[in-house]
Amino acid sequence: MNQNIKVAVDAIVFGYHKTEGVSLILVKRKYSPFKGSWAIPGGFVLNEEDLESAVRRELREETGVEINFLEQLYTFGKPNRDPRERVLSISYFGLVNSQTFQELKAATDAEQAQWFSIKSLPQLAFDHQEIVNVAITRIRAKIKYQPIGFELLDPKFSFSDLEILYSTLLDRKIDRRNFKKKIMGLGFLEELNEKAPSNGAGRPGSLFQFNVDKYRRYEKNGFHIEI
Amino acid sequence: MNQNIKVAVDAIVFGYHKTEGVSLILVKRKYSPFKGSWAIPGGFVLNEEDLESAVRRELREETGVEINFLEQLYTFGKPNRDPRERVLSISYFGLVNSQTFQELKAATDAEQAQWFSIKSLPQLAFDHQEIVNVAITRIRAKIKYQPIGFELLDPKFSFSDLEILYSTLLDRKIDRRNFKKKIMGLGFLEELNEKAPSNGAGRPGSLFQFNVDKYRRYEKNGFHIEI
DNA sequence: TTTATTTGTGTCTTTTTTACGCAAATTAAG
DNA sequence: CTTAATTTGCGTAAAAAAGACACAAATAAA
Repeated sequence: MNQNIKVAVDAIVFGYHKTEGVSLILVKRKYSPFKGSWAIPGGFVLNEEDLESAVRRELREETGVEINFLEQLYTFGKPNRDPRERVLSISYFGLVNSQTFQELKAATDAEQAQWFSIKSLPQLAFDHQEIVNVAITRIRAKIKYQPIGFELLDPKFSFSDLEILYSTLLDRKIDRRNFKKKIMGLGFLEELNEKAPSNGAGRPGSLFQFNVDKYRRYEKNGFHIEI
Repeated sequence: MNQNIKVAVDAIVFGYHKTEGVSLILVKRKYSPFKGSWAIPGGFVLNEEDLESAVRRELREETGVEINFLEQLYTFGKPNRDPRERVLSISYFGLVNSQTFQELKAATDAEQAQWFSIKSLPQLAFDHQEIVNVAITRIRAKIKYQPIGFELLDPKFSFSDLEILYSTLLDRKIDRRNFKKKIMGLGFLEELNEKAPSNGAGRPGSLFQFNVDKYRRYEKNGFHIEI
């Protein structure tokens, strides 16, 4: 057999910040084709390397990011998606928490890797816009039935943070009172005896964190939040 | 670069029959390794071939099946999943309707390709048991939020057929009256002026079919049946 | 001190889900 | 031919979940 197909992995990594909304990380291509264009980070899989390890390695190399949540998204395999030769892309979907997001925002060389709000993405190389679209569809769907929201926030967060995240991702208003009733009813969120640091006017709110055990149970069994 | 990874596609194709439950198609391996073992159908992707085309071609060649519903399932890529060399498997998830299922059951050479009830599968080659597990998880989850049930049934079916399918897949009793209320409430099912052929005692029931337009709309937007 | 802003409850209404009983149409059995 | 068993078909009441909505409390800014 004379098969000649190369195998690459790509990652769409989402980060979140209250005021900036949902962002994803892109890298500037150093070589042709699409030299100078923005692209999602990724690269070729090594011969003895696990796919997920390959993703983590590429992310480390190209962006310096370490991911807490990573899952396979979709495999893109159209014969001509790369103009040079046939390259298969096994794309992954990752999330980093707000803290990591901010640190990296400062640390990464802005010439090479940069966060972009999903509301204002640049032109992307290859078929990466299509991959990004699939990823955005996935994150919007997923937030309704898996507690991934917590992967995007800091370990401790105010209830408003969570509310704004949902409202941003779902792109509509949420009734704060009903939302809180529903989330608290799920039982994996704990109120702490700490107040969130003030940001401007308003009554200071409590900080929350999730109960890891109960959270994992939900993560496994799945649930359904119809906000 | 000296990457040496082969790319294959595999398909888990489900069929259904009222009395036999959910089955999937397996093929007997003709060559080493795992010669004589049962495996899910599939094979290497041709250089200029689209992934989905490759799946359809392999299914045609190995089993004679033409699929109506086909979607990507997951990509399996552990370096040693094939003992000879590294082979990536992009696995697909397919459904055939009851009619096709029965025809093929009769037609296919039982020496080469055969339907097996998911309740009594033989030992499988490679990591195919793992792939099958993922597929079964998928079909069980999917039936709750996509009208794939109809892909598995004949174009015209009795309401009991649908009920038994759900009850089989979800592996629990369903209240017939509430189930009917919910499904009919979705609005994509039409009652015909025909009676289902009698099978034993009992009042004869109407035949149903789905309204393709409304069905497609649901398929796109998604829904949620919490049976 | 007053105003604007944000957090934090509670209750009533509407909708959805669940539980459940009985009549109608047929086949099988006697 | 009559009776019993089986399956379909429909409706209603209770319980649970979702949705709408108003106002008090704690802070910063004016």
